[in-house]
Amino acid sequence: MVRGQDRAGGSAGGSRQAMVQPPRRGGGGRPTIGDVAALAQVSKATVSFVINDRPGVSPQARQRVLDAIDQLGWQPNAGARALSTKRSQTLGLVMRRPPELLSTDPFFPQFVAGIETGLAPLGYALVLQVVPDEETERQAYERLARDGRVDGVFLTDLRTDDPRPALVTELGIDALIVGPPQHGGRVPALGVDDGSGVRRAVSHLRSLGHRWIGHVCGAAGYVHTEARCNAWRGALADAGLPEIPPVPADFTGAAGAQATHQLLDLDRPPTAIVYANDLMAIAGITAATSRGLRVPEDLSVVGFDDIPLADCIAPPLTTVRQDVLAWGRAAAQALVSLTEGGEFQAAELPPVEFVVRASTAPPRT
Amino acid sequence: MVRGQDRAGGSAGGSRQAMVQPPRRGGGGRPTIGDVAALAQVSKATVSFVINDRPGVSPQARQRVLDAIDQLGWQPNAGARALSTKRSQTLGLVMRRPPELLSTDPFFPQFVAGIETGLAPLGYALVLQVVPDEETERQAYERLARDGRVDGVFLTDLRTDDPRPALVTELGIDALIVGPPQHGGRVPALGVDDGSGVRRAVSHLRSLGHRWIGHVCGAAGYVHTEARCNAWRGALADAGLPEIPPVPADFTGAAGAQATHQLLDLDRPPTAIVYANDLMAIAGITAATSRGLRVPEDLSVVGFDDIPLADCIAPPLTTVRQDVLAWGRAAAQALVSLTEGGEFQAAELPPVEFVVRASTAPPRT
DNA sequence: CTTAGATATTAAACCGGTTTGATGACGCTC
DNA sequence: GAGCGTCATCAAACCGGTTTAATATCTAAG
Repeated sequence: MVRGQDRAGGSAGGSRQAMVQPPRRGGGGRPTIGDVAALAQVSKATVSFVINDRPGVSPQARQRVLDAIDQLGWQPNAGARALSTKRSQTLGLVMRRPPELLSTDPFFPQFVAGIETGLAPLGYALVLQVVPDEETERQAYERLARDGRVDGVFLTDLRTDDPRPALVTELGIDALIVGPPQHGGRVPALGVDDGSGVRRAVSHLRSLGHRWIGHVCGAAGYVHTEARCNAWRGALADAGLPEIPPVPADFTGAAGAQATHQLLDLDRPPTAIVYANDLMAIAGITAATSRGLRVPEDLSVVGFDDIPLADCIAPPLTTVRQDVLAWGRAAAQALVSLTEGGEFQAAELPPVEFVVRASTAPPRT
Repeated sequence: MVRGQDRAGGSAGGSRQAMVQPPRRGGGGRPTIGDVAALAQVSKATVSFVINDRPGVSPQARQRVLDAIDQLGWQPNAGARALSTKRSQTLGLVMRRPPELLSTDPFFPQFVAGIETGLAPLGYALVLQVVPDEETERQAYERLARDGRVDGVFLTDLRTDDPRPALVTELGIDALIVGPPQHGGRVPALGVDDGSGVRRAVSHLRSLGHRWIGHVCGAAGYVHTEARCNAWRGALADAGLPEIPPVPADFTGAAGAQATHQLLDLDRPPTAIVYANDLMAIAGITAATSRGLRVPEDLSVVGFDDIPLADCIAPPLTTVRQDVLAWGRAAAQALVSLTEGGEFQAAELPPVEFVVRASTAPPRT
């Protein structure tokens, strides 16, 4: 080799146009930057400059490189690039959830789709892990952080006393909490206020004339469960309405039905119930109906999520809708800018929508 | 440096025990294999041998290496490893679906969870992409294949005349079709026969006495939609029952309701309807009820999927359940063994279950 | 005709692993 | 004590990119 490590073909004095055949590498391997460089009669560095939009490349050289890339169908190897730049252009999402509960959840798929729509234009990828318990969860984050597979992680379904904010801080990994900011937390957070939906629900019911409103909570230990429950309490208090003790449940239909019966068994049963999600609300409607009550005449019901089924049942469900897709997109953009620039500014999220359908009505007089 | 590129600390003649402090690298960077080697007083190669379980390392050296790894909390960098081995230990899943339809689907989250449970023990990761249309879908596969990010991909929601089997073959990337084998296809496939659930449904209805059974199809163009529709036709034919033209729909509640009305508007409406998914079935029940019919007395309804809501509504839905989690796990294992060994043998999947609830009953005489 | 300055270009080092071929130490046999 | 095989160990090359520092070329100014 006379000149340069990088030249793979063509004699040192040969003309540019001399090489016609793409110098495809021996085996079935994909082309490398070296192949592109050889075909374009430039060095690897020049190719690198071209694809990274760095100055100092003549228009002619640039064009030859682009042609070569095109001809070979080359694309930089993600691993090699990550090795050099120390950035994997990948974010991580760890879902901790008993697998059988996953299909219940309208949030997960939409949120993932939202993340994707935010990530794709930026050239980022998403690695996903689903883990069953807290121990595996910890290991998952540690592995992702230490083997350099991701530049940052999302923290979803935050629990009260969640160990993960401390964990990611300790691991020195960029992270974004998907949910309302934690007071005192050092980890940035992006999320709509769950409470506003619940307040809208209570205010809607009150304006219909309800004064005795119950609440069926989500699974204990989650920040958003508490947020919804507290918002309900606060809304009642603000409206000067009396409080029935909220009934604990866990987002499943069975728990929703049971909690409903519990409320309806009270000496003075509520005329309206606000559920922490649609699934429990629908199960609640079924439970109430089975006792001979009619919804909404005898009992008004409000859900949360606006799942696709919400308007396919009788009566169609009044509920709270969040733009989860937009949330995911914003979260993706926020986490990327966090890992890249270091700066985080909370994006504006579309507010929750309150969807009035037919499961709410004025109470019987 | 007297001996060896790899030694980072300790004089050449120093005793093994001389070094107490971990030779942590300057900045905040994570430890590398070189740091481990230095701490354990061995070469990088020896460390590599230890973590890859290769022979030729003395018990003493192995122990020192393990101690050093432990002390530094080291973990091999995924990108670097991928660069050397040309294997990323990562699989790809591309979902092409209009984002707003995603939350409808009980399959996706469960399947992903299943993949994870199969992948995690093998040390593999999953990268996920959600794309809106065919063009982006193609680009997604091309990118994943060419930048070496994944060792193989799953192909889900196969369409009739799907371009992807040809695409992955052309790209030379390992792939697994999630679904029944395609006749004539070169791409291996793993999936339960959608038809068997539908046949179970028809046979159940026939044994109840139904002889006039309708079908509401899923979204056109999908292999599994056709499979369910054809299975329904076949089951009717086998049972010697007359066929009502199947009604096209698209898996959404609105379409399910409309299709139901269409069937009930017939001169001779069916006494039972088999739906391609639960969402349409539930919308169908609501539609029938709104016409004054009672389910199951006047109309029997069978769904498909067994979503969590299926037994929270009135009447609880008779439906077909697949063990999607097990399917995902098996698919993960199959694709890994495909990319590693090259050999593929179809694993046994648990058969579909037919869940009889209260939405089916003998027809009115 | 120099010379300085700007611009295009590249060789080589580097990222953090894996893998190979060479070397040295050791125990064994004859 | 020479010869040989085994085993542990390591230096160096390599994977495919990025980045730096040096060099080559061209232009404009003095």
